[in-house]
Amino acid sequence: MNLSSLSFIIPSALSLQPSAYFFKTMSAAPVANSEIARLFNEAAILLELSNENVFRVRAYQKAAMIIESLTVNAAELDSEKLTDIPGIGKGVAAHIGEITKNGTFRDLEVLRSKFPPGLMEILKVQGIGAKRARHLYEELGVDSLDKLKALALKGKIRALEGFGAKVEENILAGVQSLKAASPARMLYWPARRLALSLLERLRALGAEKAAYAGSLRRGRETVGDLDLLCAGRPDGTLTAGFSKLPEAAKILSVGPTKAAIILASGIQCDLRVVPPEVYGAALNYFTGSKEHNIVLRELALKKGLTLNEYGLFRLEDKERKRPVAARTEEEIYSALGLEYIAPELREGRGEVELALTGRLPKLVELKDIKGDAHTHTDISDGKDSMSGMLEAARSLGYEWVFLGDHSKSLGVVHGINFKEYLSSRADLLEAAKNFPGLKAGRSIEMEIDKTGRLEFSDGEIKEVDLVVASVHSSMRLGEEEMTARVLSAMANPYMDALAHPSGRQLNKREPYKLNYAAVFKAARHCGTALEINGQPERQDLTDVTARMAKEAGLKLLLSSDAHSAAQLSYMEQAVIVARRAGLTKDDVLNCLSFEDFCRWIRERRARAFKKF
DNA sequence: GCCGTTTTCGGCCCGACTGTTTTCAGTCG
Ligand SMILES: Nc1nc2c(ncn2[C@H]2C[C@H](O)[C@@H](COP(=O)(O)OP(=O)(O)OP(=O)(O)O)O2)c(=O)[nH]1
Ligand SMILES: [Mg+2]
Ligand SMILES: [Mg+2]
Ligand SMILES: [Zn+2]
Repeated sequence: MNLSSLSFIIPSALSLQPSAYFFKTMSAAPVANSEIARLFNEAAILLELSNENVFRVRAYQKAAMIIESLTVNAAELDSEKLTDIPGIGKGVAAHIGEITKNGTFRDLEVLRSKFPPGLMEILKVQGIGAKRARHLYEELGVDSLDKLKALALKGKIRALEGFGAKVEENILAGVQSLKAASPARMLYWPARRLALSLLERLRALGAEKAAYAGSLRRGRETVGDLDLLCAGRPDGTLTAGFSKLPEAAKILSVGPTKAAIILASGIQCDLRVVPPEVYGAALNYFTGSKEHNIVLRELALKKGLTLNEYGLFRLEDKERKRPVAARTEEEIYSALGLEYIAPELREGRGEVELALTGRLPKLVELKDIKGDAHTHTDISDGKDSMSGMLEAARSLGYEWVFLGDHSKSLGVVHGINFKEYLSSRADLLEAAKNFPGLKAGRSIEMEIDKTGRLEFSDGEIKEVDLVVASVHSSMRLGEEEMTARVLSAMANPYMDALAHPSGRQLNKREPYKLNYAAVFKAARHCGTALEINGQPERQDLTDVTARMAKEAGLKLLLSSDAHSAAQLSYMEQAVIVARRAGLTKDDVLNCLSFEDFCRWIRERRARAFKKF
């Protein structure tokens, strides 16, 4: 749609039928970046099966990664803009052009015709890569998991060259656990709990130091496995002890420096053991990402150095005996001429380039957070009383907290009306007297109804200390309608923030269809903040969409959306998302003092009111 | 397939574990 017409659309949306207008002006949604990325990943797999050049395969994988985390729609960029992106050249740009038109590209279709779709499943089996999958298909006609299993049971696989009895056995076990395990990635929050308990186990086994690494340390929203690092003698005792833990349902491999197991829950856990004097180098390697590691290693080579998990070495030091840096991550980055790069930014998306010239953002930290603005009490669907919530907020060291509840509406069971709002606010102010030093406000999580109206009338809503609005009903609207609905809501000058804008619940519910560019543009116009909701299955906005919001000039409101006192700690989850989005203190409203935050609310309402 | 200003050709990160096989390919991190 034409974004420049927005300031014109929103006021009209207040009084008129916004959706009718949008149907006329908005064009069909472009192919999503995630879809383009999926196609390139598929092409990479098929190229690998075709025994293509590994670097060509990597180029496709890299392109997929890049497009996935783009803050603009790749489908809306022309070929020149696309090739400006490092890692995307003429070939990939042309494919994107085709995808935009046809939903696929010719080269991919040719590749697809060469292999049965069932081979994709085979490749997920632990220990089967492209080479073995291809042999199994060409020599035994394996094109499904069931066929693979049947042949393994009959002992047909061991007969193939390069395969043997042991490989056959492993394949059989791999098929079993693939069928048993749930395919979903684990959420960050429970994954961290699990990792911390395993780290305790490793310390008990004699590890001098132990930390989680991998995607968990980078704070990705979900993790594919747990990657644990230990400092200790790599003599095999730690890895052996690890493989014999009661948590280990299956052992994948055990050597002196690394081991891999499958936990009872089906999730894999990798352990790496290195001597304490190279702990930093190993932590750097094991934290990744793979793409970040490659960029660092390429940079090292340009400087006549080489980097691995044992340290940074001069190329002349053939024995790799005397590292230039190895003890700490800080020393590694410094020796490469880089600012220290926070794990959350290590995705190989230009962070090294920024670090070279000292342009990394100074990321917001949990200790910068002065308060929480989206919570629930037992008055609506929360578990704890106002006093309980205040107590927890105080123990977190907050300067302020807004205790909220849902507005009464169809989708919400125990929502409150305006009268109840007023009386409960009086109760809150009374309760807050027992918590000197903690400032409290009463907020409402206001339902945005199907037509984009907020639940409270204009006369009522202006009395509410803080209005955080969101969608909990009619979630399956089309993109145009949903976008129009949210824009209409934002045209209400008392809507201070849009909560969990996508409505997604990881592994449960897909995000609403929403035109983010339009929503962010309108939010900028209305001075509406966007929430980063810290509920572990929401994380909404996400790292990518929160980055888009910042680029659109918006302020972000972090929240725990706590439904109990203990859940106030989900603020930390929101901070991690914010850090991955590259947000600084200045981007985050929670870093304001109570006084400044209240002024922000007053002033944004006054400005918005003048516009309409 | 992408990239580069010493290169438009010839590189492209680097290492551990397993199994099958007499020297290493395949898979994975
Ligand atoms: N240098 C290098 N490091 C790698 C490579 N593959 C993995 N690593 C490092 C960086 C990764 O973050 C780390 C852990 O590997 P994982 O496969 O578990 O990936 P990661 O944890 O990043 O993502 P995940 O959520 O597990 O899918 O090992 C590689 O090919 N080269
Ligand atoms: Mg991992
Ligand atoms: Mg791993
Ligand atoms: Zn909600």
